[in-house]
Formats: sequence, structure tokens, C-alpha cells
Amino acid sequence: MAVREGLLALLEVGPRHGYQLKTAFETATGGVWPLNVGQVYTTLDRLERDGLVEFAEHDGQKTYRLTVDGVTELGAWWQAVPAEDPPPRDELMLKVLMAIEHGADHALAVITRQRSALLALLQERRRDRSSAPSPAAGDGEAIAAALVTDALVVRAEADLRWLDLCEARLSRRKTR
Amino acid sequence: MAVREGLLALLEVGPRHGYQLKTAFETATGGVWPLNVGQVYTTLDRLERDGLVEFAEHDGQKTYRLTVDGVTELGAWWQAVPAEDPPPRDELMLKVLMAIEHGADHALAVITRQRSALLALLQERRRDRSSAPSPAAGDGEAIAAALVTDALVVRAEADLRWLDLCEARLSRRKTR
DNA sequence: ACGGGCATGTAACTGGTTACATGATTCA
DNA sequence: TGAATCATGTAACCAGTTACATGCCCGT
Repeated sequence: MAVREGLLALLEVGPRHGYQLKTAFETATGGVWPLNVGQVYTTLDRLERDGLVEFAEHDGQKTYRLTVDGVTELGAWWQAVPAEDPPPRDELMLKVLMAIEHGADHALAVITRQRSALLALLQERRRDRSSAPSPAAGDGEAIAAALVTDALVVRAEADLRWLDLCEARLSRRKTR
Repeated sequence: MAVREGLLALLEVGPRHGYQLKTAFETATGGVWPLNVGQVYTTLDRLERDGLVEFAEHDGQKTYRLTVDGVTELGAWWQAVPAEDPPPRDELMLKVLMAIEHGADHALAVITRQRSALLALLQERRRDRSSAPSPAAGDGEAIAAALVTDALVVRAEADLRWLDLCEARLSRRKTR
């Protein structure tokens, strides 16, 4: 439900047709989230099926805009904090949890491996961040790219911290 | 590709049949990742189709085990660090990025809203964590649950930190 | 004339997910 | 007897994703 909401959000800025949405989506995400054009059209079909968008056709060119329902739905999305109703389907978490089933030693080995790999990744990203020029005020795409890099760094730091917590909890009780 | 790998990992511990895998998966994830039984069977079908598992049947009871290919695949999974080849399809990130398209003011409003909601969530989780009894040594499910709670806390902290970074980058250049 | 970008679409597949149907066993 | 748990499965849908086909228009 990510591309879906992304397109809705872009349509709230102003009506556009499919191809424009593709490029808008990609510049908005700083070029790190490429979108197959086909996906835009299939997603638009589904949005129309659900009554969230409608379109006007001119010379074989369909200009999409939000419906009232679409605006409502989007409003809810802006408000909502990404839910953890069903908690995070996080791959790193799953990996460690499953490793524990193989015994604490296996888990600690996986943790060590993941930590060193993540650390390398983190350093590389920090290098990327400091080498990238501070984005110019008007350059939305560059700002977006900078924010994405920030997110990657912060996320990696969090993952590392979590691995440390896991190791602490596991080695404190080396039974099992 | 999460349930898929989870089942593979469980089968590496030892052969099991479908229903056992469901319960094993749920206890391994501390009860926070419920699995519809049906999904286990469809996933097993797909794993068999891909030649990663095989089964022996006894009295209408199918006992699954890894194939050589399955072991290989799993080995790669243990090694791999959750890839960011196509970077994170993170909902919070998308929300902020799309908000920027509506102008810096809209973005700052979304950031503020998200931050306060996340902060409330975080405090609640910290309360959960301190109120939960420190898991007993042998209780795998409780340990798993504790680790999941840790992950939620750490993740929320990271999201908050990222929101601060976004705000800094956006208010520093209030143009656009 | 041709290649590249603009523009629209379809067909097919993937994994995740739910709802539902069936039957055996176990135990109160 | 009857509910709960064990056990296996099917049908259907969802969103994401890719590959492919079509054609227009513009600049070289």
C-alpha cells in the first residue's frame, strides 16, 4: 500500500496523467525509488476501481484527479502513524529470531556477522553523506536524496544498537 | 520473502509437518507474528515447486525437510545482510517525502504530527518493556518477545531521530 | 531516417493473506 | 456429546513488479 498512497499524495498536489506521475514519484523520492511505468497504470486502475481517483480524457491522454473519497482516504493517511498493529515484518529481526531456534551459539554467530556487515554499510553511507554536496534550496530531488541517505544511516545505527541488545540478552543467559 | 525464509530456517532445525511449522513460527517470533495455517501450506507448496523442500508422507501426514538446494539457499540467507539494493520502502519516509511535494510547511506539519504520535508510542513501548518480567533462561518465546519489544523501541527512537534531521534540513532552507 | 523521450496500456507472475472446508484425535 | 486442538488443504484476492507492445512527437 505504498505506491498507492504515494500516487494519491501526488495527485493531491495537482491532477496529472500517468506518465507524469511516474517521473514525479521518482523525483520526489530522490531517484532511489524507481517505478516501472506499467505499475503506475495498474495502480491507477485499482485506485479508480476503488473510487479514489477519476479521470478526464483528452486526445487519448487521461488526466487523473482525486475524488472526494480519495481526499478523505489521503487525509487519514497523513494523520496515521505507520501502524504496528501487526508488528514489523523486519528481515533482520526474523533472521535473529530464527537463529535463536538453532541455539544461542548460532544466534550469536549470526549477530556478529550481521553487525560487521552492517557496520561496513554504515561507514560507507556516512561517507556518501559527507561527500554529497549540501543540496541547494530549490532542488527538491537533492533534498529528498539527502533525507533518504539520512534515513539509511539512522536505520543502520538503530539496527546495530538492536543487535547489541540481542547479544546482551542472549549472552546473559547462555543456557538453552 | 519473509515467511518463506522463516519456514526454511525452521526446517533446518529439523523436519516438521505443516501444522508444527505454524506453531513453531509463532513461538519463535514471540507470538507477535501470527500465521494463518493456510499460508504455511501455500508457502510449502511454493517451496516445493522451487525445489527447496521435499516431503515424505505417512498416514496423510506430510513431513517436510530441506533439499540440498534449500540448504544452500538458507546458507546464503544467513550470510546476507538485508539488502538495500532497492532502498527501503518505508512508509514514514514516503509520507515525509510526499509531504515535501506539498511544500515545506505541509511537510513540517506532518513531521510534527508524526513525531508526537511516535513519541507517545515510544513511551508506551518503554512502559511495556519495563513492566514485562525479565524472561526466564529457557523460555524462548519470552526471550523472543523481549527482543521484539527492544526492536520496536529502538526503531521508534531511530524514526524520531530521522524526523529531527528532516526538520533541520527543511527549516534551514525554508524556500520552495 | 532514426533514436529517445513521452504516453498508454496488457499479460503474467510473485509472495502475502484470508476465508473456508474437511476430517481426525483428545479430553472434559 | 461436544468443544478444542491437530492436521491438511483450496479458492480467491491483493499489491507489487516485470516484460512487453504500441504509437506519437521531436530533434538530430
